[in-house]
Amino acid sequence: MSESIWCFENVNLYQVLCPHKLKEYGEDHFEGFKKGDFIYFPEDASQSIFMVSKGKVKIVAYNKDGEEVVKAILGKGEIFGEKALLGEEKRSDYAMACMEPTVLCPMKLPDMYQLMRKNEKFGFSIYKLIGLRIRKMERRLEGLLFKDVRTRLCEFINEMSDESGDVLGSEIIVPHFFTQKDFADLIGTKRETVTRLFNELKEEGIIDYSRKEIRILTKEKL
Amino acid sequence: MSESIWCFENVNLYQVLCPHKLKEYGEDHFEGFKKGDFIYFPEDASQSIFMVSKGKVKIVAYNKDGEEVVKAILGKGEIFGEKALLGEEKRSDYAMACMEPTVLCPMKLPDMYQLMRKNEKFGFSIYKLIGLRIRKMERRLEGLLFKDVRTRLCEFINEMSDESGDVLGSEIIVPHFFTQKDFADLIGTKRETVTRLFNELKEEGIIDYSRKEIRILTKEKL
DNA sequence: TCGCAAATGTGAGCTGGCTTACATTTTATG
DNA sequence: CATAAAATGTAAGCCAGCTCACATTTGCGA
Repeated sequence: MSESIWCFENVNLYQVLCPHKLKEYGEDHFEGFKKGDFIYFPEDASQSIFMVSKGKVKIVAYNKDGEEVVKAILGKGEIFGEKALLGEEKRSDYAMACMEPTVLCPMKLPDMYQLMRKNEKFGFSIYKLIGLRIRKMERRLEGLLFKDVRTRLCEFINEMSDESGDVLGSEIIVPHFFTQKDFADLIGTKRETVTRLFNELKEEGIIDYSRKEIRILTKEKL
Repeated sequence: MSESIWCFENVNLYQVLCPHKLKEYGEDHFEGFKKGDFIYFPEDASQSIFMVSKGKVKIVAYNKDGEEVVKAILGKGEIFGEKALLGEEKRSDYAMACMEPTVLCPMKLPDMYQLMRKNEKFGFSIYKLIGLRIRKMERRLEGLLFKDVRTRLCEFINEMSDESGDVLGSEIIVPHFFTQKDFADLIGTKRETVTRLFNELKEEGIIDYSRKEIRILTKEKL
């Protein structure tokens, strides 16, 4: 299930992007990063798009009070920097590796366009992926406008469960690599509130959780 | 200034899209709508994109409590339904004419693709426009996460001023077609709060306003 | 295996903006 | 021009979630 993104509308993004299959695009195609390394900064030229091959990447911006706006947290197989394909000239946010090791497969814009021209289906998949990103952002916006924090958290867990949950008997196990601060940032609340809510949901027998996984006990109540 | 969108990166979107110049795409190209008419519904096939030729179009969704999520309000020269270009198969929101008369210039997807292929610069402009929409949404999200309502309103007015403000002596006049409810929806608050804030800003001598224009008196304080 | 930093847990106020409930003004319509 | 409907104005009370302040637990590097 967590591999679904790699294969998208019959186009295996990984196979198309992955350098092993495409020696022509150069040998040292992967790039390794350490925890905390920045992959790009705002104002950097938007020359590449990236696929996460290993690890975890956070896309963030900082407002002038220094608070972090977490736009996305991406894991294996996911793509970022794709706004370069929409005529973005300079990056408008930070991309930071937040696990060790994080390995990326970068793809220069001209190569990307060449690939997209050569393989129309692939090009279409990329644009479709951007469309889905927009939908996701719209849903996030809607949540912030109308739903309370608990609802947002529940929906977020449900989405994670759909994307990468494993059914085990009557439970669903959702592995993850988020801290409670990450959850808070992603649903738009504070860490303390997330802690409180996790425990509330636990008390009510709806979930159980540890640092690396959430067990959904009664999905219907989430 | 308010015409800037028509001409985008040296590509005059209107000229390219406008049927007068392109009889080949059929005669009755414009479509008229009355106030309250829906242009499309969720689940409709995403077959066209539209340019507003006259009037005002609201893009909205409804959550299950029947509350309106206003995604955008578009005026003359602006484009909507562009997610069709990103592989969206069915519309995910409502588009509603909210002025009388509203006249649109619709463009079928295949025609659109043909145009984009024929005129690469035009295609690039369209994708760039989508990129800008994403940036706008990101800023909206960021505002919702970190800024209080007053700040959001001030920034919104500033954006409007940048897009369509006319300098008149020491004042900037920003014509608009929004109700206070529209403002509220767009910045994510309630109508009453907008009323209060408008009057607060007026008291403080920062703006003056009527139903059809805002006058910015001291831009630096906004 | 020790020590320290990061992550998690919890309680007690406080408050921005929502809710509710009307009043008044402006605009559209027959 | 009358009347209904839409838009705008105002006030009081309330509460979800934030802030602040600190305690405890976990995991990692030396």
